[in-house]
Amino acid sequence: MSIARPERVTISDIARRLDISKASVSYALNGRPGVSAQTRARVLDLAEELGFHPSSAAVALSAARTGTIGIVIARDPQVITAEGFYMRTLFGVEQFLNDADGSLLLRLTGENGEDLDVYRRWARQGRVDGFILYDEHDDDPRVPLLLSMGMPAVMVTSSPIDDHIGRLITPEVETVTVMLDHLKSLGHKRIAHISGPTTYIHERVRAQMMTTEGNRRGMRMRHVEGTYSYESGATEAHRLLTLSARTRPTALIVGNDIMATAVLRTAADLGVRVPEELSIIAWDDSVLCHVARPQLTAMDHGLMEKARLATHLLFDLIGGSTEVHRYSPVGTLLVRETTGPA
Amino acid sequence: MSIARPERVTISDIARRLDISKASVSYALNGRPGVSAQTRARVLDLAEELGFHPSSAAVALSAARTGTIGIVIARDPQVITAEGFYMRTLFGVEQFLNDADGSLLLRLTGENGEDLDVYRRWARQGRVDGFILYDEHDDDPRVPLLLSMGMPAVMVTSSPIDDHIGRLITPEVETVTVMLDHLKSLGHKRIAHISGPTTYIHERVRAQMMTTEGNRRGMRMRHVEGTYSYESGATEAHRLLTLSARTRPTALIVGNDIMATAVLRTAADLGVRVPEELSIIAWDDSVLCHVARPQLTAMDHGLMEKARLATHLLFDLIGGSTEVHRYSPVGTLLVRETTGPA
DNA sequence: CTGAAAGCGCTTACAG
DNA sequence: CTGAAAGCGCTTACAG
Repeated sequence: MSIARPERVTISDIARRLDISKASVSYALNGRPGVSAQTRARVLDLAEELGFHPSSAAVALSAARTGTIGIVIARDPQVITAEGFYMRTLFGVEQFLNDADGSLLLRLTGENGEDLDVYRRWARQGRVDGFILYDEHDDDPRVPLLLSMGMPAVMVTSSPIDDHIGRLITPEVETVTVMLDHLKSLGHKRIAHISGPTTYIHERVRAQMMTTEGNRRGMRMRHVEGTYSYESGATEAHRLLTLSARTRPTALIVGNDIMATAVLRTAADLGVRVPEELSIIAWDDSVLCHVARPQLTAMDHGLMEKARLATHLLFDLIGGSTEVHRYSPVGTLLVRETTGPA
Repeated sequence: MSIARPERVTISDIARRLDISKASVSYALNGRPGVSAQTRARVLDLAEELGFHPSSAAVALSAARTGTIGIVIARDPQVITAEGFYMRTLFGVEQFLNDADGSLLLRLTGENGEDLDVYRRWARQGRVDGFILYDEHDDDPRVPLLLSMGMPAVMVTSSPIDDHIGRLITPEVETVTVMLDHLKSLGHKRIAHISGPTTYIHERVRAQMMTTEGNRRGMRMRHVEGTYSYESGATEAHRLLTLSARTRPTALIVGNDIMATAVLRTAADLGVRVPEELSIIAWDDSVLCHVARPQLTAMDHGLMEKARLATHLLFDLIGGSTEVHRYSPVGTLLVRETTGPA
C-alpha cells in the first residue's frame, strides 16, 4: 500500500502564516471572545482554505471532551440482526449526531457479560463523553458504575426511577392502553401477552401494565414469557392455541416482530384463521410485519425519533443540564390485517 | 445529575508510587524492552490494582494511533434497516474488534453525499486509523481521497482492480456458478436476474457474470435492474411474470432478501405457483427468507466471517502490511422451498 | 484585543 | 536497565 504521509495542518501553521499567536487562532476557531472580528475572519478563511480540522486527540486531551458518545449492545447476534430494532435506533442516534457533528463509538458484545468492562474501559480511557444505555435490568450494574466514574448517561427505559442517571422514559401504560382499547372495541375478552424476557425491566413493566389495564377493562388476561426468538414465539403460540375453546385467548399481543411472525405461522399451521378466530398485535413494527400475510397489526414506536431524543438528552447532560428525565411520545397503532372482531 | 469528578489514574501516579520514571512505566505497560522483568511486573500489578487505563487521547496524540476504525454507510435508512445485511456485517467487524481491543466509529449518513465529508474530517481529525468501505461505485471518489490522505482502507467489493487500496474481494463468479448449476440441475432454461442498482460495481459484476455464465450453460438470460426496495421487486416481478408463456422465465434470481420477498408475494398474487411454475433464489439470506412461505432458497455468504476478514486485513494494513488483496470464501446455497424442477 | 506559557497524558529518542 | 526531556496539537488562565 503506497501511502502518502498525511501532512497535517495545525493551528501553529495557521498562526505562523497569519503571524498571530496560537491562542488567537484557537479563540477564533472556537467562536470565543478574545479576537477582533477581522482576525477571526482571516483565521476562518485560512482554515477553510487549508482544509484544517483540529486533531481530535489534542482537543480531547486539553479540553477533556471528545464529541463522541458510546453505545454498547449486549445482545444475542441472532436476535439483534433479525429484529431491525437496533438498526433503526442507530439511525436515529446518527441523525442527531450528523447535525451536532458528534460521533458514535459502537460495540456489540453479545450476551457474555463483557459489556461492563467496555463501559469501564471507554470511560477511563476518556474515549467518550457519555453513554446511551438500552435493555435495563434489575439492579442494573451499569448505573452505579457510570455514576461512580462521573460519566453522563441516558437509559432508554420504561422505568422512571430517580437514581440521578438520565432517563428517556417510554410511558408503557399509554401503549398498553392503545392496544387494549383497540381489542376491546373489537369485542375481545380473553387476551394473552407473550412478552420478552422479564429480566428486562421494560418487559416486566409492560406485563404488569397489561394485566392491570386489561383487568380494569374486564378482560381475562394471561401472560407468558418468551425469549424474542422465532422458536420461542412458535412454542408459546402453540401452547396457547391448543387450549380448550373456552379458555383459548381470542387475541395475542406479542413482544416483538419475530415472535409475532412465528405466532402467525403457528396459527396457520394449526388451522386457526387470522383474524377471524385470532387477532394478533406485534409490539414493534418492522418489515417482517409488513411483508407477513395477513399483514401484522403492529405498534410504530417512532424508534428513530426516540433515539434522537435520547441522544439529545445525553448531549444536554454532557453540556451540564440537570434535567435527568424526559418522556418519549406514545407510538401509533398500525391497524393492518391481523386484528378483527372477536 | 450529581456526578463525581472522575479522578483519572495516570502513568505519573504509577511512576510516583513506584518511584521510577514515567518512561519506565510506559515501556513496562507496552511490553517494550527497557525495563527489568521485576519492574515490569510491579508496574503491571499496580496498574491492575489502580484500574489504570491509558488516556486514548494522549496515546493518539503522541503515538498517532487510535485503535479505532471507521465505517461510513451512505444508504437509504429504509432499505438498510430492513435488510439485515449491515447489522450482520457490523457484528462481524465487532467480533474482530473485541479480540483486538479495537473500536468502531460508525456513521450512517443516508444517500445525500455527505459521506465523503465524513471520511475527510475523520481522517484529518485523526479520529481513526483506517476505514472499511462498502458499496463501491464507478470511479469511487473515496479511493483517491483516502489514498491522498494516507489513510489505510479496505474496500469490500467484487472488483480486483489494483489501485493500491486494500480489497477484500468476493469472487462473484463462484456464487453465480453455485446458483446457476443448481437451477440447471433442475432443468431451468429461461432465467431472469433482478439485480440491485448497477451503479454499484458488485451489482454490475454480478449481472455480467450471470449473463456470461448462463449463456455458457445454454440458458436464456435476462437482466433487469431493481432498487433493493420491496416495491421495486414487486414491479419487476409483475412485469416478468406477465410475459407470454413462451418467454416467461421459469426461475428468478433476486438481488436481495426484500425484493425476493416481494417477488414471492407477487407470484402468489398472480396465481403463479412456487416452485411448481417458478423458482426463486434470493441473493442474500436473512430472517425474511426464513419466515417466508414457502421458505426462500437463498445464498448464505457468511457475512459475519467476511466482515471479520475485512477488519483483519485493515488491521494488517495499519500495521504495515503490503498485501492489499484478499479473497473471501464463496458462500453456500441454502436450498429451501422456492426452487424446484422447471 | 493579543501573546507567551503551562498543561492535558502519553511516547520516544537520547544520555547515562 | 533507567531517567530527564522534548514533543504530539490543542485549550486556557494569565499578563500585557
